[in-house]
Amino acid sequence: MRAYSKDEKLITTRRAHIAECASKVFIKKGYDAANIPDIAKACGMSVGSIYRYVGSKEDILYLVINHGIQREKAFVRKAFHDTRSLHPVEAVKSAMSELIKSVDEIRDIIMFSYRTMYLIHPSARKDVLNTDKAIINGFEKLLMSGCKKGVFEIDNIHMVAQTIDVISQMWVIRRWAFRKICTLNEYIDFNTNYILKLICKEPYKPT
Amino acid sequence: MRAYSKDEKLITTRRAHIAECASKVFIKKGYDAANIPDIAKACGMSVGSIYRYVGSKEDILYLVINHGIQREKAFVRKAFHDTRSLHPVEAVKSAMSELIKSVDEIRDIIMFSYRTMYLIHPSARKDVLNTDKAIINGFEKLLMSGCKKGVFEIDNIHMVAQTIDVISQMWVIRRWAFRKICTLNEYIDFNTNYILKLICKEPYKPT
Amino acid sequence: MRAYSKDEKLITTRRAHIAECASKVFIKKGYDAANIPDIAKACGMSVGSIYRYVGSKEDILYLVINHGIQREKAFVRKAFHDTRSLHPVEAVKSAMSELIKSVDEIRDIIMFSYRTMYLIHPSARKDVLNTDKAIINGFEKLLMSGCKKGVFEIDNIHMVAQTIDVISQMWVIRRWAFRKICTLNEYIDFNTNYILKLICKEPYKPT
Amino acid sequence: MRAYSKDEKLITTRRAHIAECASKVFIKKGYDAANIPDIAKACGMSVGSIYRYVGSKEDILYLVINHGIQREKAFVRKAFHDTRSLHPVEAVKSAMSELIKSVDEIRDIIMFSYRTMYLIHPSARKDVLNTDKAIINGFEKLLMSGCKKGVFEIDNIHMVAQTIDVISQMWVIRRWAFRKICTLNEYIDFNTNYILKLICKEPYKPT
DNA sequence: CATGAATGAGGTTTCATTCAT
DNA sequence: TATGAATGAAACCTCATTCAT
Repeated sequence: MRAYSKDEKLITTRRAHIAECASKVFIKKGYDAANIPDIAKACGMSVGSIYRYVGSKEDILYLVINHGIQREKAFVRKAFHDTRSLHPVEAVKSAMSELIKSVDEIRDIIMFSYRTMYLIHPSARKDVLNTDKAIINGFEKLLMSGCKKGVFEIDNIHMVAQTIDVISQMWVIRRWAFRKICTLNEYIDFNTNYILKLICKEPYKPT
Repeated sequence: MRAYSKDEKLITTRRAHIAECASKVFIKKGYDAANIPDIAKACGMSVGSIYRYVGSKEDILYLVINHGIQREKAFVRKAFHDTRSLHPVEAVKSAMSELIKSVDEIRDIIMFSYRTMYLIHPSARKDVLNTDKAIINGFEKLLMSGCKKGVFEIDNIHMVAQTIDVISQMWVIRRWAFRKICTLNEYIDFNTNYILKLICKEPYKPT
Repeated sequence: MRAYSKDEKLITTRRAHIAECASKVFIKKGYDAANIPDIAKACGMSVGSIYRYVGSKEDILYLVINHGIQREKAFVRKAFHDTRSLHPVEAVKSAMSELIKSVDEIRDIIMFSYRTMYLIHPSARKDVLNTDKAIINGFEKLLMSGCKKGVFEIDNIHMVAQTIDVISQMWVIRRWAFRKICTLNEYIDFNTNYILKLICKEPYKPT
Repeated sequence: MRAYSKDEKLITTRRAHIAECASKVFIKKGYDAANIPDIAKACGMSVGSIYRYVGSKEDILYLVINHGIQREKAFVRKAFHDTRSLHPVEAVKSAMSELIKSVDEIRDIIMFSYRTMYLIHPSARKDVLNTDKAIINGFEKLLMSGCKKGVFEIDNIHMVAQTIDVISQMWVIRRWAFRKICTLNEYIDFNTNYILKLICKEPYKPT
């Protein structure tokens, strides 16, 4: 990504600012309908200034999508952070719950990324697509740990992890449909039980 | 949707043709990047001719999305058509298998519709969003029938039906990820078993 | 003016029809905003048929303007027709009154012609501009006759005739302003007296 | 009228420039036949620049017509400015003479405005139509003053004022015809005397 | 002779990007 | 470093005219 400025620190600061503000414009108007003057205004910068820190409109898109990814990753880290000391069932429950609540918070930017991802250059796109890996990895570890402890019994751990990830994505993508039939918490409960029923050796009874 | 021609039959034919050909252009380039001359060329028509049958570029988008919907609906009808005489478990298996194979065939237009839907006028959008209803309805009937026959035991039939729909959509949306870990048939098997495990009163053993 | 048809009589009939119907469209929408399909519809003909009797859109404009001229000329002939036996003062009064009432009837097409005249080819335009000559000539004769009879005394007969013509045109062009301050008949009275006061040797007293 | 620039002064300057230059193009080609690249070239600007100061082609038309109005208003103020100290007859003579000479100078833009006025939005059109009010008002004051001083005797002052206005408009609208029979000065003399003969109590004899 | 579908040049307008200040 | 006016390519759309049926 080209920048005319030489002050690396300033570049980083400004790019973060642009990502933050441009997100709102993109989410509201869509990538193509949003124009640079609009974005500049939202950033409180001039058009010319934007272009000192960014080489093109597509670069801004990349910043925005990455900004979303970073937020999501932070949520994911948090979701898995406190699960180590828990019973495997509780760990899965907690992680799924945290995760789905998190993606619900940033659902707008996630939706936007889904729609718009295909516009950015394939090499950059890879970063976006790999975001879920952290989630899937996290669950794989939880699941494996649960298997070792004899709580879970799973043929294809990776597939189950993928499915959990998919469940969280789906809340975002199909929110308009699910909202008609259940609340966020009901969605979480239903799907958590769903997964647990699938992987638990025997029904779990919390003490 | 405005048309300058008065020959209703011709309008229908040409619009179908435009939908067919414009689909390819939109899928390849995206809605905004595709321009009218490109579309005209793909249709083997002149720009002016396009506008005899269509009032705007957005109208073409509407035609394309609707064309996809119609194809999907045809597949859905076919998927449920031969399930009536089957054992509930076989019926669910067959319908899920047919459905996922179908959406795989038209995954490009489905993906495009997901991305681009938000651009069309809300009143038209409703048609798109309601497409899944047919699928969900179909499975609800299968599931209910299975419950009545004492084969299935389900708390929330609608939620399960939604989940099956989600599973089929997911193959499309995350195909790039699933392909790395399984084939289409493996995906179908995994998820079919997954659902059956969830809803069957007792393990099914085909005779 | 080119025509593909060879049947001279049909050409004349159709052109008259086109002039009649296209007038309404032009008056309502203006020349540029009116399009050929609209005109064809108003004529109850197909686009192709129009072009058998007319070489271009400009030709239609010419027909329309000429149509207006012919109507005006007929009115003018009528206005002067019954003035021969009258006293010069009555003759001028009658002719002015008839004339202004006439142009009021066809004010829309006159306004349109004024606006649009400049679009037609100069050679054709001449016909339009010369229309007033008949009016001016008519009044010149009346005025001269009045002078000979010792009723009028006029330095510049042509100028007075022009002025009378102008007065009639002005009712059309500035109708929106005059309507606020007087009726058509008051306008006629005011201006007739105005002219008579200017040209009469001594105040006229009808017997 | 939309503008993208925020520098109010620049907007004013540029719009004046556009009005000035676009006038020439519109007068020469007519509103519809003139295209934006032509206008831009005449302004020494790029097409994009034009649209920083103007929202549409119709806006340019509005600027051009308004530009003409302003010039006319300036002339009108000047025409009445030095008449206060004059004898009523001289005042009317002077004002009429100045006015007709003025409209002769800007006859092209006046003609264009008359033709094209109907294209602009009615609310904006009102401004154009009200321009004559200043002229009519000016003459009404002169005439009333002359009546009070016992020099004029007039039944309907407003109508006479309208007629004087009409006389000045006529030189513009029918210049092509009048030029064949008289010079501008002869036209002024003829019509001035004409009006004076109509309104003076007794023939005026300058000392 | 009548039709109206097809054509494609040309219209207005937008907007990412540059660069003089 | 910051600004925002200027650029002009390229977008969508219209419509006078033609010509196969």
